[in-house]
Amino acid sequence: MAAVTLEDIARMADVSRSTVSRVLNGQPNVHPAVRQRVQQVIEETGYHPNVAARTLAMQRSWMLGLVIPRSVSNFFADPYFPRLTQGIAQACNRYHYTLALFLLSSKEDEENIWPRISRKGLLDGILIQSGQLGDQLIDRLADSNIPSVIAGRPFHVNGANYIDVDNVAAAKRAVNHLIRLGHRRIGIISGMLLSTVSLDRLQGYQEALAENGIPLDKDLIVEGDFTEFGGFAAMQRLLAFNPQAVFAASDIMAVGAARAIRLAGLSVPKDIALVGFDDLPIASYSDPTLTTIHQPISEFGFKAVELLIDLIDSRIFPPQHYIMETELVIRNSCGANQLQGVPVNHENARDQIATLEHE
Amino acid sequence: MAAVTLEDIARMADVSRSTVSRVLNGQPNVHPAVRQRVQQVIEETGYHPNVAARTLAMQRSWMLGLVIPRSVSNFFADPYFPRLTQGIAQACNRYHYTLALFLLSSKEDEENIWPRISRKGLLDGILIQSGQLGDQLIDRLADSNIPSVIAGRPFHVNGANYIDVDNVAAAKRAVNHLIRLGHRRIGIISGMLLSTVSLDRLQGYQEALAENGIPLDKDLIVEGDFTEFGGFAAMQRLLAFNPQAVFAASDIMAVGAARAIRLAGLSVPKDIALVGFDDLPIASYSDPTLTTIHQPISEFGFKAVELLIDLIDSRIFPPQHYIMETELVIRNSCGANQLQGVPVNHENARDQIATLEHE
DNA sequence: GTGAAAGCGCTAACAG
DNA sequence: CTGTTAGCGCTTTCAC
Repeated sequence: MAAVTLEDIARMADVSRSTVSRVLNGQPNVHPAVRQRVQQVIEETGYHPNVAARTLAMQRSWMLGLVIPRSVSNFFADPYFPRLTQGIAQACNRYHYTLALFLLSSKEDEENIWPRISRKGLLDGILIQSGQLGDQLIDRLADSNIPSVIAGRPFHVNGANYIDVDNVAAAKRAVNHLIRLGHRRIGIISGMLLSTVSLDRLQGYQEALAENGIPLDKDLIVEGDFTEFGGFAAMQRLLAFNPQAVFAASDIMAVGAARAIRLAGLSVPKDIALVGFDDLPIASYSDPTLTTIHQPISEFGFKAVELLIDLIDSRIFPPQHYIMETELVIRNSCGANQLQGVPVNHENARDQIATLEHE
Repeated sequence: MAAVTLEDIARMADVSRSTVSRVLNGQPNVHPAVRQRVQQVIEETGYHPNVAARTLAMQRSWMLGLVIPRSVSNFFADPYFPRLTQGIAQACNRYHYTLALFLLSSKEDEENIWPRISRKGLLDGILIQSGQLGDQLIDRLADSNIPSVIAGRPFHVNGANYIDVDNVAAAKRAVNHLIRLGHRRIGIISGMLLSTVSLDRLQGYQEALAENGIPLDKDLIVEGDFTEFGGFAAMQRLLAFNPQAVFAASDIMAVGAARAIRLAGLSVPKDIALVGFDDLPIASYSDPTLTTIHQPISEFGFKAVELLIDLIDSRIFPPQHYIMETELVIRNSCGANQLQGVPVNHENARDQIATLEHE
């Protein structure tokens, strides 16, 4: 069946192309009877308008691009990204946009990405995952007039639009919690220090210590890479300096850290208290269950798309900076439950959500 | 800067639109000097052809769709999918296709998906992740003449093109390995039995037992759901029936099973031998390291795209059934290394790859 | 080698 | 309310 076109529908319904177009786009000024007739023909033929033609005529593709730079190599290791993608996809479905995924895995991909996404007629807007220092793609995007939103604060803001969670406050909250539990030798397993997320969480850690008069010990700061193994390796280095507690900048790294602790013959939280970040499902399943910072990953992606669409429709204007809040979820790895006399049953542990009082 | 068009380039280079088009598409029959001049203008203006216009004229969008049905709810829990997506994205980059991602998370999404992906002028071909029984999308796709490839054998083949791994042989290999190690009470934690993957792996398990004269014990067959928690829960049920060994249909479930075993005060592999499936990174990191079936996930995605493109270009014709092989990777969870006197060092355990001799 | 002209299938003024 | 008429920006015969 050679593709049926709007012209065919017009002929079959005995009206002009304009009228069919009006019916298609739900415009007024069409006689009910005519509308009815046209709709029936459309139904019968299973006709769907040609996207390319419509895009060309309207100068609007109803397509959004999601760019994952190569520097985000843990796209495949960290469940964070599937969840983020889910939120983004849900929003796209919701607002009738199609999502194009640009996963850059080689240097070549990265070099070719700009011509690909800046081609006219392809994307109405671009969502880009904030990567490491020096993603010049972000600068290019800012220079162009393509609507875009960066997921995660970029290093150089330069009028860019971004959405982020308040990582400083979140990390501070996590570390304050450990301090309140009586710990002073608190280590941190950060993410790669070439990203703003990692730097912000490290800063929150430092601020919490400072505000509580705890001197900074460089030995207790170890750089991880957001992978399970990275957390494991970082913890092994930390162990040499006898931390009483550790704040890991992601749940996945916390799991790796817990493994290293166990391997050293120590136990969580008895010997070392542990707090993670993300609140992925694994936080509830790991042994012991993980006290962690809950961040609304999927909602984050959803909101990013909403911002982008508002930008496209000129309902809002750059620069937009949207920050989302987080929560501390207390489970067993921090030891708070033991202190409070709550029985430690890691199957049914009731999650206790505490929102920090100050800051 | 109002978008520069091919017409502008033509004017600036003082040639016709046809000539610019020829240069753009690397066609012959253009005087070298002219080609040079045109290319320079293109360079200077940073011109990129309008995708929608080109798609409309060529009736080819250079865009592929990846559809993840709602039934594949563990898209977010199982690292399998990010890796698959990576392979698909790499192939798309390689062959200059753009990838559109359709992640269906609600019933509504699922109902609206057909009109969305069958719209003319949007996709040149469709890749669909095989889901549970009754994905009528697959039937519709087969009826239409849109080139498509299903990742994973569908329940009703009906002339559809699909790519799969040899799950029966793989599972058989895993279970045979356990049998060779002397086990007879071997349990299986399968995936959801509404999918061909799970059914095939279960069949491989049954065939291995049958060929070795081991009677089937229904109590040793437990259905999981490809999540860590599912593996944990399934193992807890299995424990009541004292299995000597367990074959888990995914690494993630194997990790959950190991946790249940540990919680019961038993040890892997001393008390219960364990074999997984997938060979995800976690298989090398878990404690003990996981003996598992290696399947080439990323290559699988890559090949799926290649098949799809060949179909689009009519280099091959439906129905196409492409099956990939797997390998058994022996690590520590099966106990083979202890038997062979190989020191069990779960940090540096050298992976031993064994390809089964028969079948 | 190169250009003129006719589409690709749709939207959007502008008349009526 | 409806049809006519121009495009949207590119490819592709077909002449020359």
